[in-house]
Amino acid sequence: MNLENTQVQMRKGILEYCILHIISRGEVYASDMLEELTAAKMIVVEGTLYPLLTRLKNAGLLEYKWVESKSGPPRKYYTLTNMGKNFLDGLSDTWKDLVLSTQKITNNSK
Amino acid sequence: MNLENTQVQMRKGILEYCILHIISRGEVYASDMLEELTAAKMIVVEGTLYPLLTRLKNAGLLEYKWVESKSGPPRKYYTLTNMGKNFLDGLSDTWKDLVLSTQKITNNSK
DNA sequence: AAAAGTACTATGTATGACCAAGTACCTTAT
DNA sequence: ATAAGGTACTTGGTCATACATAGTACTTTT
Repeated sequence: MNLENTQVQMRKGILEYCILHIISRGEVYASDMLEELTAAKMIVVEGTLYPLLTRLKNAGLLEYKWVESKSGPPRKYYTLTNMGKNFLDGLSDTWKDLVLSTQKITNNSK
Repeated sequence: MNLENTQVQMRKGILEYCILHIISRGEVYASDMLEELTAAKMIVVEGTLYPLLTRLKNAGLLEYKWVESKSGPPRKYYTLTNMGKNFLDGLSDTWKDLVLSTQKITNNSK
């Protein structure tokens, strides 16, 4: 039981929310997301992001189209499906509630 | 992949933080915590809380003493060890960072 | 004594982040 | 042309943890 491990646990689920949110703002491919997540100190590695995208796609929340690139292999550009949009709305509420709940508890210091 | 499942994932890790925080405010036993967590809509059940407390105790973050009860079997009253206090401090920072990171991303709506 | 309630324990399942390689395709350098 | 390097994505495996479910042990109430 170390701190790093718990930090990983804290990120779970939140990551999914953040990724859906990034995609909701317009077409992006994996490296775009990785860049934004890293910039926000939401440390994520390839091995986490790609499987997550596949999972979300298989669940019908995302879809993608292949786009040729000038500097390398083609890329998968992701967008949200309607189902994905609804799901994201639900997650937004959950997240807000969670933050509030945590505040309620951690502000209870005597 | 349903919403409820993702909500569970979001709670993971945060729960540990909240529990440590509750204990940091003074001696409590499991039902006290359950009550406060439920009041904060941080839905938790016995089967989640007890193993978690045992895990934290085995990791050296918590200690307990048995206290007789007037209405039932004796109770384990928990307190934080020094190690637990340090751990909680680390978690506080992590949590604040996570909330900030998420804000950074979800406020980026164009 | 039996029933009901409280506090805690033990076992098993499912999910998802991360790791570590590996594949495939593209561009650039020699 | 061919080799080297980079980019984009895949795959298989491990580990931690929330939750479900069932069970133990002790207490008070009827």
